[in-house]
Amino acid sequence: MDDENDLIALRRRKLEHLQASGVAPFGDAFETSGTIAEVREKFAEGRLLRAAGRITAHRDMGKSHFVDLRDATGRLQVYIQTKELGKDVMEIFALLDLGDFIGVEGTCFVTKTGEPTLKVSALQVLAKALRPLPEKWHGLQDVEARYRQRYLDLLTNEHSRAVFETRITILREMRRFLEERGFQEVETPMLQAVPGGAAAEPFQTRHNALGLDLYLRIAPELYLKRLLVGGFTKVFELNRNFRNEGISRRHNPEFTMLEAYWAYADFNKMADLVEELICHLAHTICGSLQVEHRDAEGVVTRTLNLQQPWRRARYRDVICAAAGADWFELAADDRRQRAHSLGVEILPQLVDFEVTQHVFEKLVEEKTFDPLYVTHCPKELVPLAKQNSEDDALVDVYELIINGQEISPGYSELNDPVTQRRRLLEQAGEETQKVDEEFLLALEHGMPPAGGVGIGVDRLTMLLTGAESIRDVILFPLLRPRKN
RNA sequence: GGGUUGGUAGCUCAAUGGUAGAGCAGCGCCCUUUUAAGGCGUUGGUUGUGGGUUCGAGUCCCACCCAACCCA
Repeated sequence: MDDENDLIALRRRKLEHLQASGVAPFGDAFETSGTIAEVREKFAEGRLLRAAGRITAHRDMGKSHFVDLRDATGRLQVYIQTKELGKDVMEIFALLDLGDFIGVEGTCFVTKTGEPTLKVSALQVLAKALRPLPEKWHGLQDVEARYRQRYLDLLTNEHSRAVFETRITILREMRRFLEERGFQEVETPMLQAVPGGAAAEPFQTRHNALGLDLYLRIAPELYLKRLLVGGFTKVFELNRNFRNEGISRRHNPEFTMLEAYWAYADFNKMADLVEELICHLAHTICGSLQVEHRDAEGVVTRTLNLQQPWRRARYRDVICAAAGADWFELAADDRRQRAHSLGVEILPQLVDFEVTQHVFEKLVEEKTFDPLYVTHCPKELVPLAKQNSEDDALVDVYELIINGQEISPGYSELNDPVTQRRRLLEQAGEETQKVDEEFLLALEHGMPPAGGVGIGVDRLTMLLTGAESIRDVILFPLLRPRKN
């Protein structure tokens, strides 16, 4: 960016003046008494403390000044007095702007309005900002700028920072929760020769030295199962998947997924685990199992009730409740017609089970806000899951829906290599998975029965923070590059 | 990919087709306990880009760019 205006030009001149005065405008390390929050905790009248941060406000009283210093942990007022600092330092101070980083040493005192303040006795310039920050009161409102220049959003919008701190907490608590239960975190390839474990369009890339076409993974599933073959009994991976699909309020091409596998367990056990995990997160983050979503004015727009036990219902039953008890008795063409009359648009290329699945997405998923485990789905939907022992048209899986979105699938994993091969080859419809021969080879060496889950971390963060868009829970969502 | 809405000063926002404005920030002056400090004064614009209509376009028309929302 080469746009230059008066504000920037002036700051550049101040920078040169600092250099001319022998001050390094981009200073070295500065010993502090801690973060600003920690300095506030150590605050005691008369005590000498050191703090560093960005100047975010300046109240000029003539011979004295009040300056707000900020970091991610809070705000601290410091008091700058000509009498205390002398003319030379005040000349340096005059070259500072909002947005600059400084470090100060000062004595704690409380102003007559009750504000804990450091009376500055020494001041060091740590970094000059050449561009002004967004306005203090409204913050950065422009949605596009908030995504492209997230640092400004984080700096000026308290709520945005809080959302990302919640995300950090979610990741940390997920790891802690699983590790406490004996799960081990592993890392499996993101560059894969056969993109498996899900039905999605991959991103393609190339390894030059091997002359090899590779894909960014769409799921880690097939590698995690290889670890079950290799003797691990409880593993999880918490990292990025990549899917080359459109961008929407609920989709970003790279997104974060937790996958966990538990040998000798099944989908029911996994559902219990996920239920416990999400309730733990809600407790930790919201302090309650009633999760409130609010609009910009703070008015509650929705309350999710995560009170246990969560409802569990069969796929067949929720479809019948939404689309008519006779849904599965209809002829395939009549099902299409019924879907239309229920306001669900069906593209002609969809095969029969996809028609039902589409109705499920529109009439069940998008309308379900409190947690619902939908179980016993048709086997076509989930080629990597084990068939039900009483009805082999169904698979032993759940699909967890909260907040109108799929949050987590869980399976009893298919460990029969012969059936697995057949199921992968039998796939029909729009979305199909690739056949990974190396995975099938691993299965032939024996994989214990196991339960597996995935949890969409971005969507989970949305539901726990009330974010309306996935872009509000991803620090740097994918945008088209800006042209000059 | 289609539809709708939007893009104006560093930021937040105004402006019937008729001189592009305010608040904050900035700059200058005053003020030694302020906190959205205050008072007086003041600078700042290729109105997303490119065409067109018009005596005259931020405003109307066309194309394009970027974004948000909805749909596929």
